[in-house]
Amino acid sequence: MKFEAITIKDIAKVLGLSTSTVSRALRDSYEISPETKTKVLEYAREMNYRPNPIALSLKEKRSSSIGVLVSEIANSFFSQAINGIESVAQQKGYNVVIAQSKEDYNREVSALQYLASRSVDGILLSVSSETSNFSTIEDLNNRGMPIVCFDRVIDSLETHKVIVDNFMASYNATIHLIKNGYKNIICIANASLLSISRDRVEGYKKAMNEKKLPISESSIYYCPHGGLNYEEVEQVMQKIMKSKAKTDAIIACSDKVTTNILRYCNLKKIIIPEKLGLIGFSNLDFTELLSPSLSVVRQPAYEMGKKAAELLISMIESKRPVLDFETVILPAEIIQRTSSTKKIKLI
Amino acid sequence: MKFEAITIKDIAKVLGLSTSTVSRALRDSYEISPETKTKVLEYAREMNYRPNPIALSLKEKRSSSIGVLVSEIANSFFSQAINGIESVAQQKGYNVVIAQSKEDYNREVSALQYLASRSVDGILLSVSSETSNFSTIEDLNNRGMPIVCFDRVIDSLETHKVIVDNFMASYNATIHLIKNGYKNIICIANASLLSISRDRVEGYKKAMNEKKLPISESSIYYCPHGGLNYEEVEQVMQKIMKSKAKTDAIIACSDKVTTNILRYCNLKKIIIPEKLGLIGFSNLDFTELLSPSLSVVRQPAYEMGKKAAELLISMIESKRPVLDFETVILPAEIIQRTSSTKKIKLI
DNA sequence: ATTATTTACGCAAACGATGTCGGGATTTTT
DNA sequence: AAAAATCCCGACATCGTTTGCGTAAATAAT
Repeated sequence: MKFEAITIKDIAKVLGLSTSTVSRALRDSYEISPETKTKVLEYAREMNYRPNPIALSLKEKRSSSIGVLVSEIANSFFSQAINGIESVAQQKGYNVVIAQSKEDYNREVSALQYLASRSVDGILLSVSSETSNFSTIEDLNNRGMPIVCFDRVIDSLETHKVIVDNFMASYNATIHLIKNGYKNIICIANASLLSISRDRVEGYKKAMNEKKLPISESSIYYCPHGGLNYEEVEQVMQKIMKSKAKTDAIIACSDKVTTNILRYCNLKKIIIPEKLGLIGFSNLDFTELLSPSLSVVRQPAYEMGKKAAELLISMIESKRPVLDFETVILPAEIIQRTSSTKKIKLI
Repeated sequence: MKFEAITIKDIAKVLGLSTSTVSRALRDSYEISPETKTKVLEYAREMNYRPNPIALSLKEKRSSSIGVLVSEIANSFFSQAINGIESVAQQKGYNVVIAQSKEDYNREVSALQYLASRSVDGILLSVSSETSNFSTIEDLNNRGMPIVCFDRVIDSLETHKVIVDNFMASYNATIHLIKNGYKNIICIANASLLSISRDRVEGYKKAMNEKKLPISESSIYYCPHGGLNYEEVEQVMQKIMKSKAKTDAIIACSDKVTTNILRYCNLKKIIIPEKLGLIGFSNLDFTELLSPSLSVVRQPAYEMGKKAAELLISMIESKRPVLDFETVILPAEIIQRTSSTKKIKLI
């Protein structure tokens, strides 16, 4: 069953006019007499006429819609960012098409190609954790498709980027753990390919070095699938718990990793923060309601989405090629709660 | 700056052929000689040619995409449902366009109208909490737009529906509270207009009546905005706490209401489950990690999304008008945890 | 050698909306 | 009264793609 909407042709036929006249009447052109206008307008309203955006897209070579490609919409960070994107898009008259890669390179490529084939005027992208080959996206970029990267960016890509200061956020979070008396701190990051993983690990290293705390290869772990499944994090935690190094705190550098560590500790009765301190990146709305209440690095997801969408739309609407690219760096917020404050508990 | 993709015309010009020949060569028509085919295919691959889906949509009068309209994608239930929808859509070759109403009637109507103007072959809908006027959606339905309602359905709409057995879920949850020694149980629901609110409240009433427990008008509260903002829930809770009735348990009939009640109790140091028992509808992945671990009614969101998408696509692909409509009712799961088990704590 | 058939391709229309051009009818100007 | 200007409106092309139809050339059948 197909849905047949009313067209400008139908109106023209019924009213005994040409399609051009109907079109102009609807757009309130001065060339059309008031009587014809009212006739057309009334009939159109009665029949609930809406211009076919597909026909318009074909003609105008633009769709007034933007694509968002993220790894997983069920991730709080991304759903908040999408809210920010939508708020800007709506105000500027753009529709938002959302796609998710599920951290899968092939899904990412096919989503990109669908979006690129002119169904979308620009793309907001946060790459999947699997992606190491950027040829598709680079090719699109070279051919003039407006692209803005956010959160997980591609360094080599010449375009606007919106990120948080991952290095400082991670550095500060680590310093926070150290100040709370933890010494044997381990860093568990997302996939090693990601820009966010690299920057966050670097921040951790800097803090540890600065405070003269030892780190080795076994101080840093990566989750290739971004901790999307519990088992991935479980395996890492088991390795850590079985090793001789008496780990006393963890900094988790990704949303899903953070909560899955908490889940592991709850299941294994590892008492936080006494036996293990924990601070992690998370944009969940409920981190203070968790047991124990979770210390987190929180990203301004909504603002990041807004800023990224604004940059994208400015690119789309720019008359000439944009050559000067901006990297917007927003600060992340560190929220101290129970999970990382051993000292207070010990008093 | 606009993105210019390669067209069939470009290929035709370069290769000295007509567009029809190129088109047919690409579709591997028997009318084209093998040599021409390879020439076209090779050049197309080299130039990374993709057919313009917009032009195709215009011609075919279908877009191979479906629209999803929910109140809020940052809600776990909906993001899980969308994952289910996407899994089916991808497999069947449909793209998914997601829109959110934010529980706002006007945004719902405008999103519906955008989707309806042929940019989408069918719509999956969960209505906003504000909606009492269904004329837009009924009009679309009457004009043949395939629509499937899920979760928050419109009773009067003649179409497929996918829901959980809200009545039984709520009944069982209330019985569970009663069996755990709670007597003065209050029900806090989403907006009163919603089908889910009505059914869940009825289940609560049935259980209370069956167990000869008193209920009055002040036993049932509604949140017109679905508990989307904390203040709404806070006000309800304040009313309850200030009333003379010594409420000892609450059944929360909506995701956001549930977590916001927990937030309120944490802030006000109301000890759960001793001072107040709590069970609520929630599809959060972290309810067992909350403090206290939360007893919940969990809906099979992913399956609901899958089923709804399957029904929608079957409608879209049906050769003749679908007249027999199905209402799929899936069971919800009740997960008992600490927040509702006073007795166990008291032993 | 003539006719019939196949092969391999081009032309043009169609989808819905818009913009350019042109022209008939009415009104205004001289 | 003739010329010019104005007012309304229709025909046509266009966007990218598919498809029915037509046809020239090559091949096959007679």
